[in-house]
Amino acid sequence: MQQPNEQQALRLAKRERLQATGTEPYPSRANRTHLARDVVERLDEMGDQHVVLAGRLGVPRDMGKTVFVDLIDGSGKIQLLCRLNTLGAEGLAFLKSDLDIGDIVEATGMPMRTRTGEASLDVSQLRLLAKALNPPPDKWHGLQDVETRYRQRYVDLLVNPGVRDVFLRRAKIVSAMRRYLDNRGFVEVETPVLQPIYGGGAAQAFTTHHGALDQTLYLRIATELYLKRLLVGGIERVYEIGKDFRNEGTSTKHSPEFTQMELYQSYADYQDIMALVEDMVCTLAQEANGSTRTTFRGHDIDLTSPWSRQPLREAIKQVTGVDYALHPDTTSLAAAVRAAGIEARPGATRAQLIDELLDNTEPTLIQPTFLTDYPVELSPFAKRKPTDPTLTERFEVFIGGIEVGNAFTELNDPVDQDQRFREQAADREAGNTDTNPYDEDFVNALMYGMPPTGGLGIGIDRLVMVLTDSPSIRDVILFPQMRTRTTDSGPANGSS
RNA sequence: GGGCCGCUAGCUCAAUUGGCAGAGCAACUGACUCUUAAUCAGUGGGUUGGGGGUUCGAUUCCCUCGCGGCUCACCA
Repeated sequence: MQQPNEQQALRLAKRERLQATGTEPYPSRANRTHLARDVVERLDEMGDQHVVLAGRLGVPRDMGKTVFVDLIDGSGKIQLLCRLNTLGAEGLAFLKSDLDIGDIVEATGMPMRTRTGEASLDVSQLRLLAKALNPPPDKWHGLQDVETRYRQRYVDLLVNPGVRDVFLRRAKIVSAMRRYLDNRGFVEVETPVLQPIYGGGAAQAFTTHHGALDQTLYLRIATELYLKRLLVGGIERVYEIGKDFRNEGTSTKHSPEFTQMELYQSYADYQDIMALVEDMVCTLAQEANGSTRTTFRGHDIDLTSPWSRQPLREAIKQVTGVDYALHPDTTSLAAAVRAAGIEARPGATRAQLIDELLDNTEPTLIQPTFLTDYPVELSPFAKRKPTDPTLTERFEVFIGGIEVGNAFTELNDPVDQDQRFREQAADREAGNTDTNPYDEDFVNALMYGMPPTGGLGIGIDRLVMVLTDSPSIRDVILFPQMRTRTTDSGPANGSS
């Protein structure tokens, strides 16, 4: 504890006074019999029975010999009516002089209605359950400071009701997703977070070290390669919900650790997966929000299937005016991109240029949209289209102008996979650090035969953003990653 | 990493051209037995993110460091 401020010192003094007079400020047991909401809703059928409630004290309205104060618990809140006649002089004095806003208490009393008709508890006994030493923030402005909201989420949850709702809905979305997949025969598994070779995406990994093994390990950037090994092993439908880690910049859409659901369905292709995504997201929205319509960043979004399906090429052409298929060579494409008023870095590859075009297209994809048929150079793990080997059987799904999922018919030819790893290795030699290292064991697994498979990755955080109308990914992550605060950074002019 | 913006009492926010750092809530003292943003009277509370500079004088101007937000870049 730092040097206590004025308000903390006052509360500490109360705590000590209570202890000195034999009142334990942090007793072990509570005797709660009812939730606040139950009493409020069923007041008229409860009759004359004493109930015991427990929760946090709100702002008191002190009338002298009567004090009104809200009691807030996990179910809602109820007004406590604390009057001299019922509570007694000692109890009332205890409330006024020893209890503070934010204290956690137990209130025993008779449910009743005040003259204004408000459901209340006529309190006959008050007991302290936990003394709060910090006062809660402003009673009606709540906590606004974004940095404190993220760093001290417990305070944010305490005083900003919408925040709790977002995380409750997040929990509903995830549990509904599990139920949805379990019901369809998918098996949930857990694969390693610490990996000797990371793969399954183009991203920078976090590096760590195992002491006993004296070995470098990486935090996974995807679950893909382990899940596909399970398909080889005969688990035909498999999924994992878990954290992936990418050592890259943050933004309102990017967090260094984020939650992804990856699933793989044997004997299915990307068309089957598309149907699954539509249906699953509708189900999740229905269960979490009670509706398949939602609002995100001021846009009304209708999640009802079927969703729009459009080849990547068409979508990009429509928005940017550039038809990349007409520019098979990098120079000509770069010129076309620049002509469309979009920045094209010198030395950018064709894949990067198309990516740049997609970045400009993405914000326009408000209603749920599948973009399909990605060029093979953008999709190292996807199977080629039989009708056009320059394209892959792949789609990405966009809702509210952000990408929430990526799927394809999985590459299961070990020779082709070997080839693509070798190309990436060559790329790596050339200095591109975002490529996947060669995973010999994975190729070995494919050599035993992996069924034709449709695979999917859903960014849970982003999906929750859309379904809860949260503008930033940090708003759907309970404890977003923040730079550690050094309490004493020393003289600033002395350091580098 | 670049650009822009921000950091003032426990919380939410003010402060004129560079001229005594303020309000509401919270806190403290008192009054009030049906209030619900209770009301009324009074009181205390500040290293203005840290450090340095310019100046008679800095919340304000300059430099620097820290933290955050947005954005661009990187990246799914």
